[in-house]
Amino acid sequence: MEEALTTPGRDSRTGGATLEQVAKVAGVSRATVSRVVNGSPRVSGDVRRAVEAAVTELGYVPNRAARSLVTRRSDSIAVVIAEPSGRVFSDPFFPRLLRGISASLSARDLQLVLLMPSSVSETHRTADYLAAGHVDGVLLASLHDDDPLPGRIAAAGIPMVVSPRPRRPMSVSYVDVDNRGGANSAVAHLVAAGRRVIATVAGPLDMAPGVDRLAGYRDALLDAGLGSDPSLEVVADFTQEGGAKAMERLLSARPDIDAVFAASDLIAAGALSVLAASGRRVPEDVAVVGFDDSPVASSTRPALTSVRQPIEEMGHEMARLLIDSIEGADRAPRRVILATELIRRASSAGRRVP
Amino acid sequence: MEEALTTPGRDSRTGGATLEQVAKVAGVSRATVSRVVNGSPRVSGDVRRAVEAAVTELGYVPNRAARSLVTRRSDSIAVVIAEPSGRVFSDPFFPRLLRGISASLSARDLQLVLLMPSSVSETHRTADYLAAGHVDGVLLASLHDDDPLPGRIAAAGIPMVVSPRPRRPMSVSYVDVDNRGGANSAVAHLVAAGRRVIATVAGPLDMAPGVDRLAGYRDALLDAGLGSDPSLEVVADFTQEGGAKAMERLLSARPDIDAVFAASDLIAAGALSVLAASGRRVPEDVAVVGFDDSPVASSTRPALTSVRQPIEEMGHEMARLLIDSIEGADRAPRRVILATELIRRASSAGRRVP
DNA sequence: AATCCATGTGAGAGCGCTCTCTTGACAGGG
DNA sequence: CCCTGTCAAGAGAGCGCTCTCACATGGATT
Repeated sequence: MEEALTTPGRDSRTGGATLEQVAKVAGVSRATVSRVVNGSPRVSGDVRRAVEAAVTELGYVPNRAARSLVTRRSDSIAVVIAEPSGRVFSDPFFPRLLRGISASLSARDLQLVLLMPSSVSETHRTADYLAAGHVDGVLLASLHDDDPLPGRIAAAGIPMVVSPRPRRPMSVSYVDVDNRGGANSAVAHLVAAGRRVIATVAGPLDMAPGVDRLAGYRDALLDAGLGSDPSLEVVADFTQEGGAKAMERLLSARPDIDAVFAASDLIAAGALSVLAASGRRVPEDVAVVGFDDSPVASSTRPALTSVRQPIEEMGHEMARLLIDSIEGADRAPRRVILATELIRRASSAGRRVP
Repeated sequence: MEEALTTPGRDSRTGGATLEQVAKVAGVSRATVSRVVNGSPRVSGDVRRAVEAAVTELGYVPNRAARSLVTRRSDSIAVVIAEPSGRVFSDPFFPRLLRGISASLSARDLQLVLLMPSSVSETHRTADYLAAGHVDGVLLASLHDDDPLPGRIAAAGIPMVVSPRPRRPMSVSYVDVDNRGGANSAVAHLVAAGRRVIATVAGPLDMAPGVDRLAGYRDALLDAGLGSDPSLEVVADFTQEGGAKAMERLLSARPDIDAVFAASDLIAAGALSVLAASGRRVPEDVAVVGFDDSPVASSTRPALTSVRQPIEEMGHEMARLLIDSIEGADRAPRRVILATELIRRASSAGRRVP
């Protein structure tokens, strides 16, 4: 008791009490307190209660660094958002993914260490940092084809989960949605609504979602016997501005379109404004479908039909897979593909009343 | 040398080499290696070079936990985004702020630990976590009036910087922009463009930006001798949907307005779509000015005049203030107010050609 | 009654690092 | 020639925790 008071007052900063002090107050050994704190079953009820009382009394909180030093675990997970473009600034995708990840990690008392390398040199520093083993695992979001990170991290033997699906074949766990199937259902919906000249504003083709959604678009056209036509396909980045520009190109090349499948809601929003400016009515003249079902989808005019992807759940799954691979002896990469759902709104209503 | 090889191979995970091993290879003591690694000047050139060679050869990286244990520093900073509403999902504000913070922290080799409590109970857990001293400092973003976090963190004696400005007087460092001045200049611009019935869609009034931008709006009206009118003021949250709904209310109460100052670009985007749906032309019939100068401002139709706030720089300043207060003996709270800039675009062009 | 095992608890080493204190070498002043 | 001052480098303690091992106890088994 006296002892506890001899440490300088500034110790309020560090959280104060140590295992040793709790042990003294509870009248047991350090080892026993450690057992109680870590939930070991080999402690009798009386002793357990005495220790818990002492813990409460002293406001004891384990020192993370000391624990890490001996367990060789940092109890922290890095989330790397390696998005060089402006996408990260405009798309609500990342905050939602982070929220999902954050919820799962904090439920397991794991720290979320956020890394946002914004240049090539920073990406290398990030790779060094991760390879040094400062974290127990890595979650890599927004994976582009040319990203050197997965290779470096894998080489260092650090557990990792990426999203979206990497396009180069590699032995890594990933989480993704059924982009191809989702795009397919969106376009099939347009076909069913009587549309015949269906264009697409695809996403960037250096990452899986861009490529897969384009593939799904083509699938649906093929299924409908419409065949695909390069002049109906334009590419944009995942931004509203990019969507607007792409739509302008599309309209000047093919003024006869009666439907557009956009690879994201932001792209669709850009397309919508260009369509309106060109004097076309949506959905009467041109139907539009987006992808994401982000908040913007319900506030466009008209409200946007969109392929919903469960973003928070993707975050949960990424965290779950990573935790499994850290804890389990399970070395085999695992893949999780989540389903999408078409949310029908005004922007894709049938051309004529059925 | 032999020694270095006796440790099991699985050690690749932990980064491997220790100070001890480096010392052996370099033929010096642990203490000397520590001096070199930490840049102490009291090491001769020859020895320094020998140590550096050994560090490179072994790929030595200091063990963070061991260092933390003795320095009593975690070398990590928590960033808390305590936004219960949907704002965090739609507004590009947070990713940009995070980017600014991340850049500053990683330049100082500080870990960014992200915390996103999404319920009251999680907020309490977060407070416990922070008060336990697991991080060296806290950056609190999106501060609402009723947030219990600042009080808890201050009581625990943890260095902290908040943003925006807290409305209750409290002794805490903060970073904010000149919301009132920025709003003032936006509305003055509308006045100068010949507008006379100027409304505002204000932001939430439980946080400084909402209140301050409204105050700036009133200031400008007063300066122009127009006086303020409650029927010209409506409140929305910082979303596109909220902006649209508020605009509808505004229009039905005051169909005679000829200008709108929106407290954010997302609000303005919502307002724009309602204005268009009501058959009004922008800027001919109604001028619109937003706040943020976010990416959406340049892709609305027409492009949106907006008050630019330097979001990345806010992140930098927050990090700088926090680092200063952790390192310096400087206990006095500091305040940084950044300037805004009015970016003129089509949505607020003069009513008639001058 | 002697032996066994299961169970609860304590003692003590050691994780990798920093930092104070001490030692040793050498230069210059008395 | 000894003493002192300066500077580079080493020795060693100790940060707070986990975990292995040893030990004590008591009831069941032979």
